[in-house]
Amino acid sequence: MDKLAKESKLNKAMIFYYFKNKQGLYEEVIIKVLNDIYNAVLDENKKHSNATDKLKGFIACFSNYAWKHPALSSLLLRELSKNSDISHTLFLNMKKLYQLFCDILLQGTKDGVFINSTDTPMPLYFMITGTINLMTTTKNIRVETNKNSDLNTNIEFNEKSISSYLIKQIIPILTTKIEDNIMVHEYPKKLKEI
Amino acid sequence: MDKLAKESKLNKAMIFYYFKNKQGLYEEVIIKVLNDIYNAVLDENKKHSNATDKLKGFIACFSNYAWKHPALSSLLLRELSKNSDISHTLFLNMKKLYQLFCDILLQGTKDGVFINSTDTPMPLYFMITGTINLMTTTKNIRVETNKNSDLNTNIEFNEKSISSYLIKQIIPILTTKIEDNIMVHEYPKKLKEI
Amino acid sequence: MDKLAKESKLNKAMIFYYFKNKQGLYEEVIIKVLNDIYNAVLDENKKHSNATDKLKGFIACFSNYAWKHPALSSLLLRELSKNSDISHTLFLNMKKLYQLFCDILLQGTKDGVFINSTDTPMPLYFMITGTINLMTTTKNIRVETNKNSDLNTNIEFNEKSISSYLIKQIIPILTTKIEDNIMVHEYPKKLKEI
Amino acid sequence: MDKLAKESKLNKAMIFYYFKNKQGLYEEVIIKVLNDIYNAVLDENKKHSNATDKLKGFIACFSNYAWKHPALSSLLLRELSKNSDISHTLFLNMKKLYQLFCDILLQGTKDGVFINSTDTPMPLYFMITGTINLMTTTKNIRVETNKNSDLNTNIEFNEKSISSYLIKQIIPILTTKIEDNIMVHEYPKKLKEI
DNA sequence: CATGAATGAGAGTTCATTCAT
DNA sequence: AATGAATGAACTCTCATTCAT
Repeated sequence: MDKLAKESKLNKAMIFYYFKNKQGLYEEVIIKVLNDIYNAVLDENKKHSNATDKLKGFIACFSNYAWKHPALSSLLLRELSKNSDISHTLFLNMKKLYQLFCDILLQGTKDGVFINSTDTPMPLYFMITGTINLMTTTKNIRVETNKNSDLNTNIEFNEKSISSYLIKQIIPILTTKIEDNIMVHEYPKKLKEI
Repeated sequence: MDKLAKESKLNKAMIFYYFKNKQGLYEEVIIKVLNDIYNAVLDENKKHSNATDKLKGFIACFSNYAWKHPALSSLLLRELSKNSDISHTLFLNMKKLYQLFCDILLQGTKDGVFINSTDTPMPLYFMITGTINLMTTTKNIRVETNKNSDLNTNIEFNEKSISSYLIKQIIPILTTKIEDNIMVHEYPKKLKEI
Repeated sequence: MDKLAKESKLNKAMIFYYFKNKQGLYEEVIIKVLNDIYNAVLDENKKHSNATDKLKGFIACFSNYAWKHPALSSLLLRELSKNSDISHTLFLNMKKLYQLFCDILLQGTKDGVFINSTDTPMPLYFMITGTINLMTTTKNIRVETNKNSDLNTNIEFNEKSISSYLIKQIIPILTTKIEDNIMVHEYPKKLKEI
Repeated sequence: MDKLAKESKLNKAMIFYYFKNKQGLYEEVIIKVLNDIYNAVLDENKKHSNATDKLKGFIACFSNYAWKHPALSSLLLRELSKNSDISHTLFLNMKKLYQLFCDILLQGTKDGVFINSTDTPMPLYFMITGTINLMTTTKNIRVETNKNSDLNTNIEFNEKSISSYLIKQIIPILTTKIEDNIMVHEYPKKLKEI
């Protein structure tokens, strides 16, 4: 709060006057930021009529926004990784975005374009947003790691490659008829007991 | 540290006697936990010879471990979401696990089973582990959210459903020949300027 | 810092609010105290025109100040006896006082009153200030020692006797023509090897 | 104590076993060190019969020892600058050395060689030992100060120059008949009230 | 004698928050 | 609305000392 006051050239007490406490300030920031991204995604959404384009827009838009505001990705991951009260508030504010995502899936199903996975929106949502957020926040670390080892950490990725990568992977999941003979792996009993 | 000392019924100074730093303690915990999961995954890996089974094993094993130790998921996400030094240490320790993942992909390519996406291991890795971690840490929040709204947050998911879901989505990505006519979405210029 | 806060009836955090560091507080105190003594000596200095009187004034003034603020003598000796950074800061602040001392010697040489030792100001400075500081800080110990033995620790000395003693010894050093046939003592070889 | 144990490759508890506590260890070190210097000075003393040579030997010997063991000078100054119990112990151990110094003065008076100042042994003792100790401990600082300013801090001084300087200044004080018309400086009333 | 483990008391410092004006 | 001063509770860490073996 001291830093914040100094940087904003406001008196520290004033911040408390406006936001009651640190948590309050934090939540307002989260709400503001989530609202921004929601509006960006919503704007994009309105430009399209069919579900596939809407989904592509969602991914591109989210990726774009995250890459421009890496602090957001960081914040989202951090908050989702706690079990405290604040993350609940966050989750409620995330609802709108998630709702929008669900609606796209629903439309796709209704239109007959999406034939798979529409009853599992949550993991799909996390596959998309999680990957974007993680690729974004680890940008520096991945570069660093790449220097010191011969591991491919895909340092060439930027907001465009991320979104195009995800679009390429996610759309088929929803649209392609896949045979169900892909056996789910059963891990051995021993492991289960651990 | 006070709490930790009280809970372990040790004198606070004792923790510093063993671990020198709070950071030191933290890092030792991370290394231990990452080693555990690495060994579990490695054991599973040895049981299979073909890449597809190895990958299935990887996913199942990771999911299983994460679900049993939700604190690990939380820790991984939190650390990856910072840019500080500690996350670098973590990343170095994560390398072994990521290396193993890359090796599976490599084998799959050599064997001709994986025909796609093996040059982008990083986002694929995050798609898998990110989804598992996020589904794990948000367990409680998802239940809570589900109570207060009619959103489907897939509260029925457990470690098995997570892994089977991912296996069903990821394997095709690697093995199915997809047409490249899926157009990547181009977001409008206006957005770019933000 | 706890004691200091209690004595000043301030909250401990308040001291850090004003001085940021323990070191910072310490240095401010040193600077303040050195400034005080410097100003006292400077005022006295301005009252005289010839070097001898200026030097007498210097000695009298320093002795007077030290005796009234024995903590200063203590602090000066303690700081000069370390090799750390803080003593460097102190030394830089002492410079002004030492400079003034050097200027007096210089003037004396120019005027032809001081005919000796003006090229060795440092040991002369320490002979004066060191003796004053040591006589001041050992006041109590000397009295105590005197009680328990028949050693003469000159317990009758006060600020006046110290300064008059020093004046009586130092001025001749600078002004009297001494024969150089006083042989410097050569300690035996054995000792050298230790 | 931790460092000490590590450096001496002894167990920390053993140091407490031998020396009871930190203070005890400290005092033993002081006593040992003071004994060493006392013996060195005493040995030198025995080699001479007349007071002047004895005094020269005292100065040369002390200076030599201090310059070789700068930690001693540091310790002596630090201890003399406190008012606590330990410095009293130190002072008692310093007594032997001071006693020896007083004896030299006494002999000089008896023999008719020292005609001044033998009734003020304490400030004379401090003039000698204080200057040696201060020149010794400030060696590094003086060099440093000399670099950054054009003040003459006599960085060329070593143990020999210190002792020869002191011998040249102190012997005349004791042996030369000086006229008492050197007026002691009277500082103005104003200052007294501060 | 010797050791590793343990401890209590305190040190310096930070930080969200509130008070007085 | 705005500010500088003030506070309490916590935090990380140190250090002389002792205990059990």
